[in-house]
Amino acid sequence: MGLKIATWNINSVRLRAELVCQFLADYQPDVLCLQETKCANDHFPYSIFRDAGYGHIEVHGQKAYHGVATLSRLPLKKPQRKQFCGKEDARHVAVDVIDGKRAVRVHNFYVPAGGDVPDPQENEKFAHKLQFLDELEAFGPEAARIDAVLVGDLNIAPLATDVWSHKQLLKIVSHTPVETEALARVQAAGPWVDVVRAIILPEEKVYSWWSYRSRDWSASDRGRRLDHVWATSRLAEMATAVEVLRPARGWEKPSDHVPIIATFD
DNA sequence: ATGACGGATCTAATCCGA
Repeated sequence: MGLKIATWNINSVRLRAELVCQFLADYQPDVLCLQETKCANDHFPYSIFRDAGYGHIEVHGQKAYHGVATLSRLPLKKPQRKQFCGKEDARHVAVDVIDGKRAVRVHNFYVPAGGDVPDPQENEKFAHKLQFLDELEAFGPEAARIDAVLVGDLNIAPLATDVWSHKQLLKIVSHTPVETEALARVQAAGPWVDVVRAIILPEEKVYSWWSYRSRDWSASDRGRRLDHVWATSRLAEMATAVEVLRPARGWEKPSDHVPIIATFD
């Protein structure tokens, strides 16, 4: 059967471990890539996920900030934790997912948010984000030599239809031309196919994140598509379904991001 | 258009997210 891969910025894995289990039970992905786990490796709630049937786990965490983890009900091999920008800030973990006879490399990323001011001279965090994207561009061709999926919170909404107002967000970090152009270079370098947009027409608005700071996130609907599923072309051609789980933003004590699930048959 | 929020941390006020 198909391979189901999900990605979700969970905004604290310890706080929402039960919510993750509910998601796993209801949607049955084979692999779930989490970002912003916000906990050190020795505090990761391994046993909760093992008990839920996801016994193959690779984490790359640190205390309080960032952190990624990949959970799987299929065996995992060749874990890799790559450092970017010379920092040990836990923004990447990769694994081989062993699905019968085939192996699929899954890269799980949490790209820096970039702060408020979209100017690398004025804002160190924005400079870090751009440098991270440059290093990701350089890493892509190596990662994409084999069948691979690249998922995660890339913190950039590339298309006009990936934000609630293209015009009003052009100077807002996550949708500035310098970022969307850098992301396009990363994508071209792999090359990677944007699996979500291969299934959902680019004309259609799609968001995966809504700020906590609105009274009514659904009514105002000021979202952005910051979370992504990319794949190498051979795999992307096998993608049969994509679900961006908008209702998850309305779950009790939600993350500000929703899961995205892609199925490869 | 920042923000009326929310999470983590040396539990109180501060940093961070995007």
